Amino acid sequence: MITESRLDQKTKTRKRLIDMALKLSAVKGFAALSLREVTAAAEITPAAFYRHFRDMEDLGLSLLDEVGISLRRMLREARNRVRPGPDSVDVSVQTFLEFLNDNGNLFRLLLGERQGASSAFRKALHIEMDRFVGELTEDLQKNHEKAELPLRNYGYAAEAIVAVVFTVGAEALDLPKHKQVNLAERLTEEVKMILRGSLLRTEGKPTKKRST
Amino acid sequence: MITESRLDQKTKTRKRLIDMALKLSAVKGFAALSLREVTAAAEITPAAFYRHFRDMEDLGLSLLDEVGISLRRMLREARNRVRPGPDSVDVSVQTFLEFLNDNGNLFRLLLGERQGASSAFRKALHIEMDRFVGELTEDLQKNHEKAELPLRNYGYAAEAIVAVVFTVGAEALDLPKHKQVNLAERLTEEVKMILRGSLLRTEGKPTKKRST
DNA sequence: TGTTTCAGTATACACATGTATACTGAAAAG
DNA sequence: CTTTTCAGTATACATGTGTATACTGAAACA
Repeated sequence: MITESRLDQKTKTRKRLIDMALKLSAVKGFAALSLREVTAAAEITPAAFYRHFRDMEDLGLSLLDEVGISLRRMLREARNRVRPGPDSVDVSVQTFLEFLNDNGNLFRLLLGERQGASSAFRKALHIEMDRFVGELTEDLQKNHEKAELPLRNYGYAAEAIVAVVFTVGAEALDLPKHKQVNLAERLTEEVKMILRGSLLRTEGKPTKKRST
Repeated sequence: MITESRLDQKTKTRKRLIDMALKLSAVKGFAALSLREVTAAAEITPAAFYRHFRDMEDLGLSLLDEVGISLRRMLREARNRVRPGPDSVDVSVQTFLEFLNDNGNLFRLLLGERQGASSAFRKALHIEMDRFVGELTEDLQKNHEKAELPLRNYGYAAEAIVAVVFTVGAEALDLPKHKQVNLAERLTEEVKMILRGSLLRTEGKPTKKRST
């Protein structure tokens, strides 16, 4: 009853398409990637492309799914590794950089297509990022609940951290691995700085406007 | 003796090319932009393109120059407007968002081509961003010199702030103006948070661990 | 004035693109 | 063993692409 071999082959080809698209888009950007290039790299005929995706945008969205899955895997891994404590930031940053090196192309896609892509694309991307921020917010809250800060603080901190992490990540992608050490330190410092800032109560500056 | 009219015309066409490229690249990304599209939008023949640029990459670099010039203009303006004080962040953020709305396309280019473009492109982009961070670092230093922090702190803070500002900026671009109010507040809070964090002395030894 | 310069045009070409159509051949189903 | 299904092929076509070549006509110049 095990019906596999054929569907299996298709899945494999699909994966090849996705992998190649990822690889190629890292070089020249997904937007500037043609259907024929992808099929050529995956070693199938252009027309066969349509057995798997409606068009390039469809492929792109599948690519984003891949990104999401990988990101969540990374998060889970990081959560397992990192126990709350003085070194949590160091460990997290290290985990992140490892992920970055293993999944450079996924990451490039995430950063590169934030602008420029279709709106469906951007939307999917935002959802992915928001989920990321959300989970980080939760973690921060759990690790610092004794501080009893207003909820928003954790959210702000999470957003700022994600912004910094991704920005530095983009830079790291252009660097050989041995030159990333500085970045790691810088990133760690900046994250700690943000955390420090978030854990401070805002001094009473009750202006007429809302200002925390 | 005033020899203008001809050179003038050329300059005008060049500007039209640049403007159109900027406009179109906002929609579909610069990488996915063809020479013919640009010339069509600028209402000249494809071949005439070569009177102005060697190729699309050349145009792209000129575009980046535009971005740099505008960014620096914004910075100068912000400097004039903002006097050190409790509200400096609010004013800066507001200035930034105004700039964002006036120069959405420049900004899109800056964000969109961070990945994906040619390496010459990325390099030019990094230089532009670094200059931005550099000037912000200086400003921070000047405004907080009494704090007498290690120099690095200002750099870190500047980098983190730029990362956050640009990330939020990217989001703001997708929003109608009246929905940007929340973002403005969020951005202000996050920047203040970073500043607070940076102005704290790191406890203990500077080299080894031991922090939050 | 006549001559030169040169931004922009007209045309053409070889090539890449997305997609439609009919096909093949092997695995799956009966 | 025969039939059906369907991933992938072969071929074709209209359209878009970058670029080369010869040109035009008006401004610049002398």
